[in-house]
Amino acid sequence: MNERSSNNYELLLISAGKLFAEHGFDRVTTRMIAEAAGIRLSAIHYHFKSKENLYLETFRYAHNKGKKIDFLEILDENPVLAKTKQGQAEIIRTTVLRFFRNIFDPQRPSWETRLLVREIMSPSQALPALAQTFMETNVRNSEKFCKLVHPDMDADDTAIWSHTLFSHVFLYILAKNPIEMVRGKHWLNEKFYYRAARMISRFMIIELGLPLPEDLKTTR
Amino acid sequence: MNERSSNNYELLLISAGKLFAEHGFDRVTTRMIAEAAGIRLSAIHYHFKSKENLYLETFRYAHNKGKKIDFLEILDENPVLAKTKQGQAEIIRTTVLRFFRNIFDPQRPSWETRLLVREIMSPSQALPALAQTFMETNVRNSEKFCKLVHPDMDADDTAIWSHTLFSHVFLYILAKNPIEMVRGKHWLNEKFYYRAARMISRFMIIELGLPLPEDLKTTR
DNA sequence: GTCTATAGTTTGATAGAC
DNA sequence: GTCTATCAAACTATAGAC
Repeated sequence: MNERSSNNYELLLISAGKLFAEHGFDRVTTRMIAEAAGIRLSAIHYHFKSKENLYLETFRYAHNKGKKIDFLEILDENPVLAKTKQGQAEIIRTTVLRFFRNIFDPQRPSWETRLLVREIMSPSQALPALAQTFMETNVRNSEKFCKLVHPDMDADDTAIWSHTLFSHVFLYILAKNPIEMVRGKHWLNEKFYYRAARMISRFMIIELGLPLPEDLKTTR
Repeated sequence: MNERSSNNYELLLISAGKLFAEHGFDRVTTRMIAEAAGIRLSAIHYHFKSKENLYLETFRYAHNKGKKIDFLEILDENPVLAKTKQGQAEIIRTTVLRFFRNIFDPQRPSWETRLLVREIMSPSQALPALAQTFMETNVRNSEKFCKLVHPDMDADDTAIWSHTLFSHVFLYILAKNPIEMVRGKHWLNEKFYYRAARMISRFMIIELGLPLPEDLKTTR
């Protein structure tokens, strides 16, 4: 414990990350972080120099560790899918479902994604450096797929199409508490997310003029 | 200027509202507000007692003054529309378009909506009291309309359907700066919002099984 | 009603013993 | 590497003259 790096580095990193994701940079004090980690205040500055730098590190951690999902991923797994319209529709359906599953996995609360999304929706100083890369990856990949299906599609429309998925997910991540305050506890449960994934992929498939898989056809 | 209430009350209220909407409660100091209004710090506490109370007042102001748009509004203007499927589709198209026009009116920057949305996405202490009423109005009304068209529709699906509009709008309000940082300045312009309104209403109409108006049929 | 001056906290960060 | 003790700055809020 007196040699190189103790576990306290990562302990602080994760404690801080969870707090930043939940309350945002400004509402989290270094004292809160120290208490949550069960470590004294000065240890933070020993390991991370400053609060802002600690925030940047949690952001990097969240960005690297968080499982990345995008339309190109499934394309890589099974390239032949892209060749038929049915396959393309399948890619969309699977991607949307994975997106929801990944973020709302009951086993893993996933503060990482919440931290990234919070930074986009309410940027601190860190944005120019980091949130940009996070956004770019997601945006570019979904648009790359979109152009693969419709090479002549308008740039605006391509973006709006992909926002359908992102905006829903962002809403459920950030506004979970307020929504459940209005609708009731545990209203955003697994069944809800499943229905949301269904409806969103249905829209994204139809909007690209692809054939709807059988099990998505029943509107209700 | 020495009698009852000077203009400084409203001057402070609006100056504070704009700052809160732009940077959030935590990143705005009472000194910033005083300076923006061209008034001394102590005047804030004379008029509003505390910073938190001032925030609550800006929120009430934004909630009352901001133009409210919902599906039932157009229903009131022209009740006969609700009787036909074509009319119902028209209601959706017009509502979505008004929503975008209202929020992104280049004439009126509308800090009010941004303040409300910010509070929902990143709640301070004020939420239980106020944000709830703001959310409830929008949510209940859009679902009331949805049930009018499909009385048997699942509660989850009804919510998700209406989130399609809200989540897009929330995204463009809050993440405007980050988005334009990635895509370029003035990327979210009038043409973009018009395309977004088009695509969103197209989805909402189709999803309810209503006939698509002619001018919405061309996907590109 | 508005000002100047200042009280009282809280916060991020550092010094130095161990 | 971690601790205790403390600093310096920034903030909200108040007291009291005008």
